[in-house]
Amino acid sequence: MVCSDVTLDDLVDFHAGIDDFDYDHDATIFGMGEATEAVYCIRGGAVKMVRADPAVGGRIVRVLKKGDVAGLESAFAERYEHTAVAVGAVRACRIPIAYFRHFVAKHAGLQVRLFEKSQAALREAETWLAELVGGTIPARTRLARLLLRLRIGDGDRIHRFSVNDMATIIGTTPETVSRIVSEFVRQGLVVKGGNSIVSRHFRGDIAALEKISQEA
Amino acid sequence: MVCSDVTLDDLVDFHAGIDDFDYDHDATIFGMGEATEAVYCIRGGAVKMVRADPAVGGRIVRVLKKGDVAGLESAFAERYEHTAVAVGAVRACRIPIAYFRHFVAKHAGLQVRLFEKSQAALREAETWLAELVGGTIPARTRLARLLLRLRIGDGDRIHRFSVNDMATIIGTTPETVSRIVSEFVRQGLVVKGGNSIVSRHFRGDIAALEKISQEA
DNA sequence: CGTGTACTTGAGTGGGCTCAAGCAGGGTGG
DNA sequence: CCACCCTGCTTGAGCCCACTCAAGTACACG
Repeated sequence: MVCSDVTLDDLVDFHAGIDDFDYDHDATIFGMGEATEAVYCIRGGAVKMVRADPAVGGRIVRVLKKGDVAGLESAFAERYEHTAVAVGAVRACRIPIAYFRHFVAKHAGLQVRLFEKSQAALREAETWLAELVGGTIPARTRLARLLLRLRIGDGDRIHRFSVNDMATIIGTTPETVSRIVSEFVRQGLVVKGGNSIVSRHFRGDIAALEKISQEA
Repeated sequence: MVCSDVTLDDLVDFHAGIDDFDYDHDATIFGMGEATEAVYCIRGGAVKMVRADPAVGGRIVRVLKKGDVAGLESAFAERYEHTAVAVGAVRACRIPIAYFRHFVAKHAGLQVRLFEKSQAALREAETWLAELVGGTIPARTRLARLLLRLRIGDGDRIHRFSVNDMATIIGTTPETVSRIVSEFVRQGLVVKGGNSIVSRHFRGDIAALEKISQEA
């Protein structure tokens, strides 16, 4: 095996199944300000990354889905930059930080991969800025865009976050989100599924949502 | 010189004065989608990083000031991710991408620095998300926060962006920004200075602005 | 001095926030 | 197994901030 060809996936795959953990809805995977102990590869479910804000009690700045890595931001820092919270049932594999750092130090090529991962996160954050958050764009449009981003894989299933979470993401109030979701349901654009706290999700009319997401 | 101790600054310093360029107000330093040719270290002035959006004609997702590096995002990519535009007079030193990549490849320690720079940019973007952009937060508060972020060094001078630019940053309209700025001026919180297109700036009452920035 | 762009200011409207009840449904304890 | 309760969601009424549309103004540059 050529060192420079080792990828992040190799590291993760090596650990898969060995160190898998399950998290319930609303479980804290790690907390902002705590000592960095591990990075986590999300194998299923959704995780919200929260930055504590004096006001309101925390704003969601990113959402991680299957295949994303949580805690990378803090891989070379002393403490976590965010709080990571499970939304619905989550399965993640845990890679101790010492092991991770050792592995990265050994394989020079990995560092570039890391840089690219970081860039991807940056791009995602900027997309949120440009498309999801407030401004002149109407709330219905923003909510449609959010739902599209919460899609599970390539099907019509969509992670169903709480009304509160969706509100803090698109920068509005829970009431407004509730009203718009109701409207979407009335129009048959989305259907609520899996009410059992684990596996809450929508089934959405992707094409219709995409149309709304392009309005004004 | 120990290789692992080489910093980004060393690379920049080596080039300082040799490859310095001046840009006028509104000059495009590089455009989104163009082939990556160089990275730029900002030595003075302010640069807005724009992501073209089908709607409205581009949203500003980050602002670079003295000491920041433009184009790092695309250092290992084919094409630039943003358009970089000078706001007021800008001086920047240009480091050809081939040279930059060569330099990074030679000095392993630099890669970690790069990763950290990328993380810093990510943190900045997330701060914008949490503090600057729309949501329930009143426009006056957001504008006060923006002005504080546009501070030049540690004094009371503040980069004066166009009313339009400030509007797209905090996610509001030019009219609203104009009204709030007028109000600030009436209250003596800020004073307009340097109307000569180059070196436009405010003088601001930092303490007062900080107080407003913490409201609601 | 003319011209154009950017900014300012006004009036009116509407989207979304606030405040305040009611409702549903699922988890828990009896 | 059922009833309770508690949290999260829904829905309504009223109001206000900020958006829209539309002139008017100031200033920088040619």
